[in-house]
Amino acid sequence: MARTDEAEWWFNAVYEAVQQIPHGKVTSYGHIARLLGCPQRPRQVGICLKHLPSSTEEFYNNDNVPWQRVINSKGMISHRGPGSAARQAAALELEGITVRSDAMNEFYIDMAQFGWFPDRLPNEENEEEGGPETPDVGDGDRDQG
DNA sequence: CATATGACGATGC
DNA sequence: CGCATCGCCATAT
Repeated sequence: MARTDEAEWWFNAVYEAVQQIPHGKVTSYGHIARLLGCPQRPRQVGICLKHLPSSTEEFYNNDNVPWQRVINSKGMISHRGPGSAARQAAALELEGITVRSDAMNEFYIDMAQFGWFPDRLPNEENEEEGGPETPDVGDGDRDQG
């Protein structure tokens, strides 16, 4: 309800962006939000995925939207309940993504290796934009622990 | 309508 | 580097 046009655009944009994540790759909520032009709304990205319909009748659903490829910036798999994290981790392993498990039952993913950082979405290139101001991405050392 | 919460992220200390 | 806090806003009660 109350899905205003703006919210509708946001939901679709998030689902659409997530679909752009290549197989065997992952990205963060914040990055999705940033790509959509709303770097201050990483939570809304999660909200969209949280409300991602499981019904294949919907255009965007749990089956065609690789929500599992979206994790937090810390490279950890967020979970809203016990077991859900394992489900996402298992789904990622099926794509060849190495998931490390911690003694705390937390799941970590090497963002430096599987991180997906495109300058922009191929769909947004005609929506708006003037020029990417983040020329330096990846390349070289990012976080050498 | 108001209050509390959350699949996050950046900042301050 | 870890903890606390703010920002954001859709959902739930």
